[in-house]
Amino acid sequence: MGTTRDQRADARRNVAAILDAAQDCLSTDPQATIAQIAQAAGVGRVTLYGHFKTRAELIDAVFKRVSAQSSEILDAVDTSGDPTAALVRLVAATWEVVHRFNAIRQAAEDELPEERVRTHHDVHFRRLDAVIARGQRAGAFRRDLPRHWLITVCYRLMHSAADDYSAGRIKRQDAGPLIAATLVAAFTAPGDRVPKVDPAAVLS
Amino acid sequence: MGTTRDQRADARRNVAAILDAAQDCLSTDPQATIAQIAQAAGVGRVTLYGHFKTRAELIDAVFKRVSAQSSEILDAVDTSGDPTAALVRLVAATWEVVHRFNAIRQAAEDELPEERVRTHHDVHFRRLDAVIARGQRAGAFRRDLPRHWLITVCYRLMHSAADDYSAGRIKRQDAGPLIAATLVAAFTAPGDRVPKVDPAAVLS
DNA sequence: CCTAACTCGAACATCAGTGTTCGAGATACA
DNA sequence: TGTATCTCGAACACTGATGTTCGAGTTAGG
Repeated sequence: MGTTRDQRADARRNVAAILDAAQDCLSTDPQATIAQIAQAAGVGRVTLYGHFKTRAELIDAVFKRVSAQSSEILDAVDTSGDPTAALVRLVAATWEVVHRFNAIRQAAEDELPEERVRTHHDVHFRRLDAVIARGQRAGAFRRDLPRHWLITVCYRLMHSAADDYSAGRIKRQDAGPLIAATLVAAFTAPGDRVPKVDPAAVLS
Repeated sequence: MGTTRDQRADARRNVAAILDAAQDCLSTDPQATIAQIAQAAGVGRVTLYGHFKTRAELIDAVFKRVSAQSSEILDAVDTSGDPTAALVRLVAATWEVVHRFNAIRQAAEDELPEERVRTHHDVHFRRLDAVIARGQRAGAFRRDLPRHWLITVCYRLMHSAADDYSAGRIKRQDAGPLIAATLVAAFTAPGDRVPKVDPAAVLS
């Protein structure tokens, strides 16, 4: 499929331009048209179809790329040490990923088989699950609510921040602290005191 | 536009059937087709177009209807007394509305002018805002985060619960308490103790 | 029972997007 | 410089949706 050998240099350059343009367009509008993407890539529609047989194939390629970038960011997070601090670090990094790639995930969900996107998502999902589980065992996070709900809450708040950011309601650098402060409180057990979040830990 | 006089009884019955069917179909799939809706209403497509000139007009009618139902539910909520209890009551009612009408709001957003849906939404928005503001003044809710963020968090958590419910991950009667417990904690100021939520107050 | 109001299927126009075909022209690269 | 590779616009087929038109048939209700 993606064999690069025997491809001429200009062809390879075009493929790259198309992928760049696709990522760019789809980040703005998950429903971006093939025509729009081709134009943004400075390439004819026919040329695009020469490299990607269908819209789904193109989106899959973009998704693959974005998945790699996501993993790179998230693999770098230190999830050891104090659970609250670990959560805050992980959440800050995850927000970065969500806010950058949310629209593309949307496109992938519209176009690709459900399983394709879920598989990739699950990796990051499990990492968060592990941190929360550890925090629960350590008594740092509440145990009165199902863990999958806590995870849902995490992701939702990040999507909230992403939306609020693109709507201009919050500033980029405020998002991390905002999410962290909210989550840490939300994860505190009834009767316990809400810990104060160290802003320095958030501003990575 | 919606003059009912001079309309024959069977015509009125059909309009009602169409609205019912539309609300039903759109609740499942916000992109439901006119053809699907007509069929669900037991009516020909042409008949439907006889009553609603365009898809937008139909969706607007459904939206209007649903708005009235929402207001009815939310106007009944007692938002006086202890702010935490008031929040919990309001949130329980709002969840009911969100989970019932979320898909239709989606359809309205896709098809109607943005301002049309925002106007209606703002009414309920302000009610929540007032409760939170009162809670902040009373020292029950944190003041270290912008209020519009707290409101965002409210709505997001309700959407989370709605999704988790339709995905079968949580039970209907669990949703209210789940949201309430999470929100009350999320709204607690750092350094304060998270109050325990009375489950009886939630199960309305 | 008569008529105006209503229903409804079939067929058509339109539109926007996807994907294909053709053929002429440009370009990498050996 | 020669050729296989690639580009690219124009034109086309297809799909699925919205919305319209026609004309024949049905029904409410005075």
